[in-house]
Amino acid sequence: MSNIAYFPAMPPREDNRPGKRERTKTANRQAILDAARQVFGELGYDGATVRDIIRLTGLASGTFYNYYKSKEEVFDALADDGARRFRPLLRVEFEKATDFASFLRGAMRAYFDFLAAEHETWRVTRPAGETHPQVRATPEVTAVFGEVREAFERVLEREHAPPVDLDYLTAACIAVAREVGDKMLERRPMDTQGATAFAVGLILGGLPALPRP
Amino acid sequence: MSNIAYFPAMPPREDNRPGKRERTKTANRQAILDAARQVFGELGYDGATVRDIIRLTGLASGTFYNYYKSKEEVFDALADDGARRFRPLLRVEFEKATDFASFLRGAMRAYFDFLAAEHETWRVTRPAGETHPQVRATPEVTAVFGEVREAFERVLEREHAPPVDLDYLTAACIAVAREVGDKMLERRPMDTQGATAFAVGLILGGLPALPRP
DNA sequence: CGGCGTCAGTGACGCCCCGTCAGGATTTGA
DNA sequence: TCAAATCCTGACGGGGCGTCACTGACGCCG
Repeated sequence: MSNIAYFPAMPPREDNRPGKRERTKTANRQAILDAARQVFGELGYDGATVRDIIRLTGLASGTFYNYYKSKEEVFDALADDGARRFRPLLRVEFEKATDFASFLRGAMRAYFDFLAAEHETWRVTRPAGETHPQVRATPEVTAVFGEVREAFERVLEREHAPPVDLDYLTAACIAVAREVGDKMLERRPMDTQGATAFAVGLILGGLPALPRP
Repeated sequence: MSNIAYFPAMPPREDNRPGKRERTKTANRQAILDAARQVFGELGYDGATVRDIIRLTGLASGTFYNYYKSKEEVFDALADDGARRFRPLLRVEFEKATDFASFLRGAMRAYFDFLAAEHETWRVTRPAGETHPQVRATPEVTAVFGEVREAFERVLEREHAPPVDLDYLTAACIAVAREVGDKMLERRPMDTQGATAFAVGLILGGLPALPRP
């Protein structure tokens, strides 16, 4: 909301912290990201303008463009941020997993819990009928998808499962997770366990019935 | 591209065709829809402007707003149009179906064929990286989803299948169809049969493994 | 026919948002 | 302490949007 704190006299810097320039830069980038999260939450994606976002930071409009090229790019950065925070959780599930079933269960559960937690801070208020645009294939999001695919591949190979169409399988799992997740968010009480049981049941049951390429 | 044909002398109208006013109106509405399809195909959704669309019809900019409120609304109308054309195909599959398995197979196949056919006329050229916005829940699209749900309900009940979470099941099936369909479109040759086999196998196999609410 | 009320088409206009850029303030390194 | 580098600032030009007063064609009725 306000500018960066201003120190009348520069305090001595014995550590090797980055200089003030660098610090303001990361602070500004983060401030814009936070403001964007809030504005998108309140006005929806379409309703939000670059000026709405930058106004919340107290910076000048031109400054926005030093950090992001457009509204789309901030939105993508938010998606990237989410993916970056989810990625380690996914990795943990992969480490813990002993077979495909346990990995899938862990990953699904992690995703639904993550989704529910995000929901609290993310979709604060939303104009009725407004919808977020499709989450685009940003680098970090693509990386998460790739990691899912790779984890599937390894874990299936490890247990000598018959070959499947990995691209379709990955796409289908992510699709089910997304869509069931969305429906879950609309229900009260929010039942991440139920959603997990459903998604895992469907895919684990379906796996042996898939056509062999 | 051009204005409506102009007849120097009004031909006698013995039938009960609607008057010229009515005919121009439907013609204009259709012309705008066609122009929108083309422009969205060439410039992508974000790149397209209302003026681009209306220019292709030869009408004046103000006229656009006699038919649609905004670019979003034309896009929704296009989605509605697709849904309206797909709906009877779905209904035929329901009539033909003898059980859940045959209905699902028929519906999936119908969807993938439909998708492939649309792909030819719809995504003519597309700027790389551009993506269409999420297809919103327009009336006709919602109706199709509802019809899928209802068909599931009836056909499952008819064969005395154990109860399932219909909302989740419908959402999951549609999600799988969409995502596997997207992947299918990227492959050459386009294999609607393979996609159908995959999606149907996954869901039919998964169905008995679902948790019972 | 012919005149008239209605209704859709027209395009210029004002509004708002966007992205840029020259000028100024602050930090950095010497 | 000074000059160079950095980047913040906000005014500005550009462009798309949606509106509205005007116009001409259509359809109705005498």
